[in-house]
Amino acid sequence: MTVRRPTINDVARHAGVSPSTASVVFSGKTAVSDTTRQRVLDAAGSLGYTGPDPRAASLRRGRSGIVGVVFEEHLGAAFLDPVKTLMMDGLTDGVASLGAGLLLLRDQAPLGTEPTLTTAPLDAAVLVGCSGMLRESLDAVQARGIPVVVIEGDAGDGIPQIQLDNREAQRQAASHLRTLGHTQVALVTLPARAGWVRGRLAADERITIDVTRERLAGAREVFPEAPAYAAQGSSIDEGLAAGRALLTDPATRPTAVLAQSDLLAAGVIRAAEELGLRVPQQLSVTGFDGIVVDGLAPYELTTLVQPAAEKGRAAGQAIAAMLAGQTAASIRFTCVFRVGNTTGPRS
Amino acid sequence: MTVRRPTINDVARHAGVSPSTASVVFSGKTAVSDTTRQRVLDAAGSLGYTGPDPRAASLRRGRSGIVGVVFEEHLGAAFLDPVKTLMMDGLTDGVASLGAGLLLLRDQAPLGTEPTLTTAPLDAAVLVGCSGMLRESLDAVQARGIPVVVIEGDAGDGIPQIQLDNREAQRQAASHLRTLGHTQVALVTLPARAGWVRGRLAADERITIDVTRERLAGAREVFPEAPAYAAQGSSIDEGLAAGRALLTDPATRPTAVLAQSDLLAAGVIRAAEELGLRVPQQLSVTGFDGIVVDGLAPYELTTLVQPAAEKGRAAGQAIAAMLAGQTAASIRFTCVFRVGNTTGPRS
DNA sequence: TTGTACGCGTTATCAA
DNA sequence: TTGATAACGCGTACAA
Repeated sequence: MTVRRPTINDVARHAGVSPSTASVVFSGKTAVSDTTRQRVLDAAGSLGYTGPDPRAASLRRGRSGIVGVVFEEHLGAAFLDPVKTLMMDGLTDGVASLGAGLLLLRDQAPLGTEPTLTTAPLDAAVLVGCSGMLRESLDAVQARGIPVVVIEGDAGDGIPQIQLDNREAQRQAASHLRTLGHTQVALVTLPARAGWVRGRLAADERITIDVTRERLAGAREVFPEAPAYAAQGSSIDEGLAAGRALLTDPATRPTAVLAQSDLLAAGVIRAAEELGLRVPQQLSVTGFDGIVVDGLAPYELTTLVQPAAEKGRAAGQAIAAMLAGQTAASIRFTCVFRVGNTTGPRS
Repeated sequence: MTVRRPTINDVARHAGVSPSTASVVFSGKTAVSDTTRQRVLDAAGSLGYTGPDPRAASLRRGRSGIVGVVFEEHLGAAFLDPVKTLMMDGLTDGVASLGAGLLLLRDQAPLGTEPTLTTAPLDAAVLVGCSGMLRESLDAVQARGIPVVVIEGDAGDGIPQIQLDNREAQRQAASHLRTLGHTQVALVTLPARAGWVRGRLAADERITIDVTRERLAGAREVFPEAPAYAAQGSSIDEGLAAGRALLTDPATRPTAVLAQSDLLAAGVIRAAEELGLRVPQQLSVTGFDGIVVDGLAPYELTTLVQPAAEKGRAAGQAIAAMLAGQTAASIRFTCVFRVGNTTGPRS
């Protein structure tokens, strides 16, 4: 049989002090005489008491020290994206400084079980992504009256959001290319919608993924007529496919490609290599994100460095503010344009 | 001021039923007449009650629905490794069927108040990795009497472990190369120890990371004298560095390289390309893991496919069993050898 | 510096 | 099918 685990009461009795004194020994909220402390710790040791039960403590405190992170996709998919990984890193920091930990939650509740989002003891929640499924999660959390922050998603008013100047930033890269003399420019974008299959992007295509739409708009401010190819995700392989599609025919070959992510850009560069095109002499390529692309050396992408980790950290701070009863404002981060060795004057 | 959130007591009073009846309406544990249920739900609606407080429920139930995952590294680093990511995916699945979420925990207890293995409201814990720090974590969890599962680590008896036939599997790849006629073989391994700096591996080097040691032993069964180069981590760039070190000098150049991970193998291939060596005509390369390496096409690695997601799922199931009071057994998974186009007969 | 008393919000048990 | 009761284990005013 399971022996009942000792409680702080048992410890106190064993040590000959009151429960509150014992409690204080563990929490450190009040000064306790050394002799008393020692007695309590000894008692705890001999009883095998390992500290306050977190469940009871969180009920009493009204705080669990847990922040939920909701992803709309499989975790594997989420972490394939280096930007999200960095963001998680920052988020970990951000909530740690708040004394909380991260609970990974998946949006799509498996059938048969209750959605953990509504049953987990959360102090706050962070939603990552931008699709419609997020909507339900948002409602669920809001119904519980828990502070929510949305990263890169379109939540309604009143919800702090962490955003990026996608359009502005992309416009900057486009201007850079124009300054270099490029006029034949092609775009490689992220997926237009969930479930998108890679292919040319029609001018009137409905684009439901915010990031894609915004960055595209930025590029189009400078190159309104540039042909666009939307990848199926953000990866080198996708960029390679896009690059082949855009670069193979010499007749329609652009002199520069604006990719919406560094991974896509890396793939485009590979495609160029395949075709014997030299970068940046014969083809300029820009990326977006400013991550370190594994295996891309010696190229150094001309790209827009986004403060990925900062985004996560900011989300943590927003949560801290909300938990403190203040209202947190949305934050809009700015990318920094970095010139590498993948862009050059039109030849 | 914050209006006190309504409790199930308020709802019950409002609906004119007892708290326990109201509770049952939400939990569904017992049959309730339709009229009563409706009355309760109506009351909840008009009061803005959105369901039981998870904190109180978890105190009462003795379950929090939270499983801790402990990594020995920086959390960000954990997700840089595609194998771990896949494993997490499986783990998410595994615990989801249990209605639980994953709480990210780091091994090194930081100063702050962030939740730790000893202070978080965990139902169970999964330890990932293999270093010595794990030892402490293990003690901490065991002291709390919480079910533990260890993935790829060496825990003592009585603790369910999820393992891989690393040695056997690697021996298989080595045999494959020998069968193809290779005798000049070099090894590229994972780090020998935490904090390892890339470089040649001396014959008597102390290797504390289990995975590295086991796979190395498997390779050495077939090629006892093969020179080994230990990378600093598992990435393409590390493989590239290792590849350069091993392949540059034609005098000592091997005809085949056994890498301990797919990413390392991909890097070795890049190094070969750099040096103008054709794979597999002039150099055979094998990997380990069986992941999809982005950007490696058209190469298809000869590698050992490990059931990464399965490992996570198995851990989840083991936890479910232990929470149900049963004892879970350790599981040893087997890799599947897959021949790709990166190995060929010795030229 | 220590002790008393109570409530945090829920749910399992059992009797009606 | 419903209700009364009693924990679950802790933290914290407040008093001593």
